[in-house]
Amino acid sequence: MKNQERIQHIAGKFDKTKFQTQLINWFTQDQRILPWRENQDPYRVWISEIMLQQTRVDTVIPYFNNFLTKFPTPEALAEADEQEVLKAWEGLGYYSRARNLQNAVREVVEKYEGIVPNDPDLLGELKGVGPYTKGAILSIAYDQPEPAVDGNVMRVLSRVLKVEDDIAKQSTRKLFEGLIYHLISKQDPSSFNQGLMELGALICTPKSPSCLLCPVQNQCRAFAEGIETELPVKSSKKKQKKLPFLALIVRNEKNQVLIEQRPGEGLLASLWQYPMVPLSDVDLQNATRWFYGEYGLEVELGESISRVKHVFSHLIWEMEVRTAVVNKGSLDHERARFVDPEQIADFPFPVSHQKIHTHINP
DNA sequence: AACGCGTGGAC
DNA sequence: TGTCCAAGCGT
Repeated sequence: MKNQERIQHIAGKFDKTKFQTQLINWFTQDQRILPWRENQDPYRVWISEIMLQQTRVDTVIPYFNNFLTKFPTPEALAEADEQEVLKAWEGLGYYSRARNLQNAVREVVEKYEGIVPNDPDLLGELKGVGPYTKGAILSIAYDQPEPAVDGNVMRVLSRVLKVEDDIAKQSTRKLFEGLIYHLISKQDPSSFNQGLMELGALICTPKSPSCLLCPVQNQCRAFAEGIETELPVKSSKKKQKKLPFLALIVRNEKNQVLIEQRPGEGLLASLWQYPMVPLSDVDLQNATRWFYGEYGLEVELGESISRVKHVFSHLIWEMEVRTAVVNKGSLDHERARFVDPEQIADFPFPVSHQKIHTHINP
């Protein structure tokens, strides 16, 4: 096996026993107190791992507490309405995480009596549980010596072992998984995995790592050569495409406001928003005509309220927000409806449209 | 394999 | 302001 040879080459002369001891002792001493570390409940570990995907600890904490209050058990989450789950996820981003999580929890309740599987293959079949999350649940909740390789782990090990592979490539993650199988503590795989991540979060940070405080400094090849800020190697992503929109706050004669639900798949799936005219396809002169074609309503545009910019990971919405009133016609749109202004807060909205709420004066 | 998928914080 | 990022996954 090619990868096995590389693993021997990289970690062959590395003192893994010493590394395990230093890492685990440091983690035991210096780990943060976090809500999902109160116990080893697999359900809580699972929720926390999904929420923490691409998301900072400080952001997750209040969402985690609220989520566990609303859905304390797998059964509670399985029985909940999907819109209620999305509302609890509102603002966290990557909303398919929430839908996949609920689908997977429903599967666990139906097939496994609500017990999160401790079998790697069964666990990995669940929606939203990829290689990282699977290893995290197995090691943290079930004390199994499985790798949980995230961005922290790749950064830390790139430096400690001086691995110069591009961590943006999937094949690199597999190399690190192989290295973890070799390095992991069979005695305490949970503290080992969490220790690597905690070290990446607190000490071995991307920009200016605190090497002087690092518990494994004397083992770190990058530090020894003074190249810790050169690692890891990561190819850059391309920049976002800008899309202009006209977002409309449309009121009818009863002073209700028009909102619509986005499609069930894709960007911001199943969330709600104010109607938007895509100015990349329609010029401003034709906006009302386009609107009539789309919604069956003749509207008169009012004043321009504000501009809202929304930056996604892969694109940017630049929205001009304007008021509008209905002149005539009847609403003809599958996923749109008029609601009283005070009802709007009951629907899950993306952040960009939460910002628009604040411009509505009752 | 590369791309679609959110958001807010740090510098 | 721009850039990069933070406990990834699905397709």
